[in-house]
Amino acid sequence: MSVADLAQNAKAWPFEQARLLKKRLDKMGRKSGPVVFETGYGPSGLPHMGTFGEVVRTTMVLRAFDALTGGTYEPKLICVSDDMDGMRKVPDNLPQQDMLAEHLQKPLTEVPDPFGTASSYGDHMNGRLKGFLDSFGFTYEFKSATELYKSGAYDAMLLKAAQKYDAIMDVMLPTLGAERQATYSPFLPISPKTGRVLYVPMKAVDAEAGTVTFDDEDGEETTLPVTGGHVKLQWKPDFGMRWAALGVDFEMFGKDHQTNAPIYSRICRILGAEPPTQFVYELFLDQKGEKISKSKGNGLSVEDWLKYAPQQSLAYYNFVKPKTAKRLYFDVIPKAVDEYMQHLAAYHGQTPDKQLENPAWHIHDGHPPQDASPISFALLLNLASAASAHSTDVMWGFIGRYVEGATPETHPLLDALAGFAVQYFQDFVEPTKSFRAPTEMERAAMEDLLARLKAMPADTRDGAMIQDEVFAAGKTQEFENLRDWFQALYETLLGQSQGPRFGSFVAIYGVPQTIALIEKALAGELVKG
RNA sequence: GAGCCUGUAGCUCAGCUGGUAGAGCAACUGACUUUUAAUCAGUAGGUCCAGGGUUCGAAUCCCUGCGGGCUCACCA
Repeated sequence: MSVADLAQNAKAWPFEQARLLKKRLDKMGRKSGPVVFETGYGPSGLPHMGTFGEVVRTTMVLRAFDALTGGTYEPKLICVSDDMDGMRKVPDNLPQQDMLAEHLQKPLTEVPDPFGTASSYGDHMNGRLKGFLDSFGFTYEFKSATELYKSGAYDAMLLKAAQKYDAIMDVMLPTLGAERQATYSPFLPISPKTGRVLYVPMKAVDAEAGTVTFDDEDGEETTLPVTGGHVKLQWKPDFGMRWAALGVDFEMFGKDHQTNAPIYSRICRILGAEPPTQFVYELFLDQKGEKISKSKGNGLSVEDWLKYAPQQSLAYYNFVKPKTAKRLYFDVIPKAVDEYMQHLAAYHGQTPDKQLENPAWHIHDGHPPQDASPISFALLLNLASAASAHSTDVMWGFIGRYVEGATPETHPLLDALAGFAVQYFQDFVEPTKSFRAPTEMERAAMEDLLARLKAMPADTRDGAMIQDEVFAAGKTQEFENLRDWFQALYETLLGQSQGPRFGSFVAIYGVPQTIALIEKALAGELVKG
C-alpha cells in the first residue's frame, strides 16, 4: 500500500487538513500544478513563537498534502510580510525613538532603518524574519507586500476592487461600529504629500479610470490610481484580495482571526476567487493558564525554549493538539523533549500506517533520523541536579558509567541533551536549592575530610579510594547513622538532601574543587537567603 | 452576546475509528549501615462534570444542561 493510500486514512491533523485541501482542488477541477500555502507576518514586531508555530504547522500540512497526492502537485509555501502597513506607534524597544516618531503612519518600508543596516525599517525586519526562518531550515518564498503592490502584482485585483466597491462596502459596513462606518474605506491611499497611510473616506471611486478621490491631509482634494502601490487596502479587504491575487489555497491563523475569516472569504469571492482552505489554531497560555499579553511579558520566547531544548521538541509541541489551548512555559519543556524522543525512537519499528501518525514523521518532513538517546531528558536533569553539573564534562563522567562506552562522539544527540540539561539545571533547579550550615559534629567531620583530601594528590581520580576517605572522616565522629553524614554533605555542599555517590562525585568534580567547596561551606558562604 | 476549546487519580494529562479505566509526578509500605530515590519490589487512590438518547455494550458517538478558559466589538 502506497503512502498516498495510507494518507487517505491517516488521522494526524495535518493529513485531515491535507484531505480538505485536496477536496477543494477536486471541486475546482485542478489535477496538477502549483498549490499555494500562505503565512502572513507583521513586520512591526520581531518574529516570535507564533511566527514559528504558524510556519512549522503550515509546513506540516504541506508535507502531508504532498504525501497524500503523491507528488502530483507542486505545493509551495509563501510568506507575505505586511511591510506596507503604516507604523502605528514606535516600538519602545528600538533605538532612535525620536527619529522614528517623525515617520509615524508611513509604510514601514518608507521608515528609515533605526539600526542603519537596511534600506528601511520594514526591510530590516524582513531580514530578521528571513534570518529567523532560515535558522530553522524552512523552505519558503518570501513576498514583500510593498513589492507586490508596487510591482503591479495586485493591480488586476485592485481594479476589480474598485469595480466592486459597493459590494465590498456592503460586506464591511455591517461589521463596523457607527463611528467607524462614517469614515470607513477599504482603500487606504498613501498621501503624495506626507507619505503617510491615510484612513480617510473616499469621495469618489472611478472604476473605469481605476482611481479614487479623497481629501489629502492638508484638505486638498486628490485623485490617485488604485494601482501601482499608490493605494493599499485596509486589513480585512487586503486579506481577501491577497488570497485572490496570489491564488492562495491554504492558510491557517490563530483564533483571534476566527471571527473575521468569513469576511476575508467574502471579499475573496467578490473578487472572483474561491477562498482557501482555512485552519484555526489555538493560542498559547502562560504558566498559570492565563492568556499571554505582550505588556505582561509572560509566556515564553522561541529563544527561551531553544536555550533548554532542541528545536525538534518545539516543533513537537506545536504539532500536538493545535486546537487546544496549551500552556507554554519552561516547565513543559522536559516532557515535550522526552515525548518527542519516544516517538522518534519508536518510529523505525512502526508499520507505515502508524508512521504517518507519528509526530516524528511530521517534524522531520517524513524522514525521521535514526538518532535516539538511550537516556531520557528527565533522567539527565536528575543527573545534572545530583551532580550539581556546570559542564557536560561532569555529566559525561556519570553518563559513561550509566551507558557503557558512550562518549560525546558516539552519542551527539545525548551530548546536546546533556548540555541542555545543565543549562536547565543552572537556571531553574539550582536557584531553588537551599544550603544549610553544618552542625558542630558535621563541621568537625568535614574538617577532618578536608585534611584527608589535601593529603592526596590533586589529580586523584580513584572514586573508591576517595570514598574510603570520606567514610573514614565520618567515622571520626559519633554519627548515629553514617547515612546522616552523607546526607549532611549533600545538604551543606549541594543544597539538596540526596546526591551522587560522594567518592565518584569528588573524582569527577576534582579534589581541589571539592576542597574549595568544603571550605566555602565551612565559612558559611553557601548559606544564603 | 456569538464562536472555538475544555471538564478522566491529589497534580499534569493520555485514552485513536465504541468492548472490563491508563501514564508521569506526588503519596504510602518494604529492602540497602562504604549511605543514596540515578535502585528494586509493592500499595493505595477515579459515579471518567450532570442528565437523557443510540447500542448487546459509551470516558469514547448524538442532544441538552452546568462549570472553566480563550477569541471576537480599536489595530493588524
